[in-house]
Amino acid sequence: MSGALKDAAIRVERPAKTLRELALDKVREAIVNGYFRPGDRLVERDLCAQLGVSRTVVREVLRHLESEGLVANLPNKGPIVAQLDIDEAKQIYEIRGALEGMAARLCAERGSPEIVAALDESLTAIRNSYRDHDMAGVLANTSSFYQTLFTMVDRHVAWGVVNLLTVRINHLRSMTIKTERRGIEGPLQMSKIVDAIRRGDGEGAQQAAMDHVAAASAIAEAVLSAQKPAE
Amino acid sequence: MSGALKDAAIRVERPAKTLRELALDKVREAIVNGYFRPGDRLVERDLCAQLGVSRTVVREVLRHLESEGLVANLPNKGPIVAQLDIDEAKQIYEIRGALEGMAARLCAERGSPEIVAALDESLTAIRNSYRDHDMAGVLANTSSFYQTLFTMVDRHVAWGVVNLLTVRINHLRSMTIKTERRGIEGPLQMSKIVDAIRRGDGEGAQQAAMDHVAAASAIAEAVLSAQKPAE
DNA sequence: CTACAGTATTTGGTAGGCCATAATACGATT
DNA sequence: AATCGTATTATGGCCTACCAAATACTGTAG
Repeated sequence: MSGALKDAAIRVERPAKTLRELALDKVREAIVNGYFRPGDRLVERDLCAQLGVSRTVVREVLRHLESEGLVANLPNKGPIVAQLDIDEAKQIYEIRGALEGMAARLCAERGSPEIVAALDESLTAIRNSYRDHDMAGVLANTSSFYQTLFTMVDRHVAWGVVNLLTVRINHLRSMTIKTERRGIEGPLQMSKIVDAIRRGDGEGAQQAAMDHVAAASAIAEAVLSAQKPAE
Repeated sequence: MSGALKDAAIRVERPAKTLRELALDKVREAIVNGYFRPGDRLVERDLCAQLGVSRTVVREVLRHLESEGLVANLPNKGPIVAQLDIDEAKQIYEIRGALEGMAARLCAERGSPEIVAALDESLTAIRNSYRDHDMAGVLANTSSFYQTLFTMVDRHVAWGVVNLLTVRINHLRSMTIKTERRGIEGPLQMSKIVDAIRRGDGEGAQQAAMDHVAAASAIAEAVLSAQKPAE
């Protein structure tokens, strides 16, 4: 191995995941996909049994999820799955709009063909997933669309923030994309972003990105307010 | 008590701070104000001794700070105080610009005199703190300026994000405000934000807010790049 | 002077226990 | 019967002690 060779290239992608991280992912997953419902109590000792780990680990996981905003801690009562109220969801969409708009503008101003190519690729993947009614695929590919938007201009911190906020509205996302017409309009709006980037129109790209999340926000609001009185 | 009466009004405000939260604040404080320096190892058992608490608590605190981005965890080596590289700092300033710009625009569009009054109050407090060379006061009042900017238009989530990011650059903040001329220019830029809000100019308010953090970012970059080679 | 073996340090994780508090059930008193 | 006080239970917060595995350190033999 000649010294200058980056060994990262061949590094064996060992799991190396600590037990804590495994447990964290499991619980977050369980919350996001609805196995634990908002308001459910998360009893430490029960989780220990269900996860097969010790209380130490469970507690650390709960703290972590608490700081992610996925669980809330009632004093003297313990942790529950955080409930997402409609106003908070709107705020999250608004923040995403601001940050994704910023990223889109930066991509447009950069004017690199690779960015456009990568975005186009994600976009067709999204269209294909819609065509196959593969909703998990839609979510994953949409996520990677935005990931390229941020990481192609080296905005990892902003991407982290968006990701952090997104988990909190994840079940909303899975409802909005199932909405009628979203399968056509969603990709259409995203292609407007790509078009603006392609022609180097920063302002237009920002606006298109903000429009897209605004639309998602509107759908989410409709879904949530239709759901709330039902319970 | 007639039913509609909000009982929150008379609720006895007991501290109820758990030991964990106290420890969390202490350690965060220690990192932010430089008692622990970037790159320092945070040995669990040492912290136990220094804080006078058990490993359980220390570990939860470390996990929490990890998710705040204040400590980094090297696998099998343990936690260290996160080092802030210059690029990350710039990204954080950029995000703040986007969010504070958004909040400023919303304030301007709201057009409520109370907002202007509250901001003016913070602004004179900042000026007074500068006059008295009370740098801690400058920081606190600047923070409350932005807090009103966000909370007056009910953007608590965005305020939370800004706060989260801000702790990571806190020692930078304390250096930038000490910079020559910052005592005049800082408040001047902030008064431009308030002026734009006063006359209902959303676009101008957004731009002024972004200009302000851009200036802070430039100073921070200068400070950081002057500091890095010195070490 | 180097290579290697052994030792100390430290994290990751487990087990179990103690105490304080909140809620619930239950029994006694008026 | 309604109310009050008490015992029980469930649970979180916190602690100690322990073990295994990885890493860093150290001293010795060749």
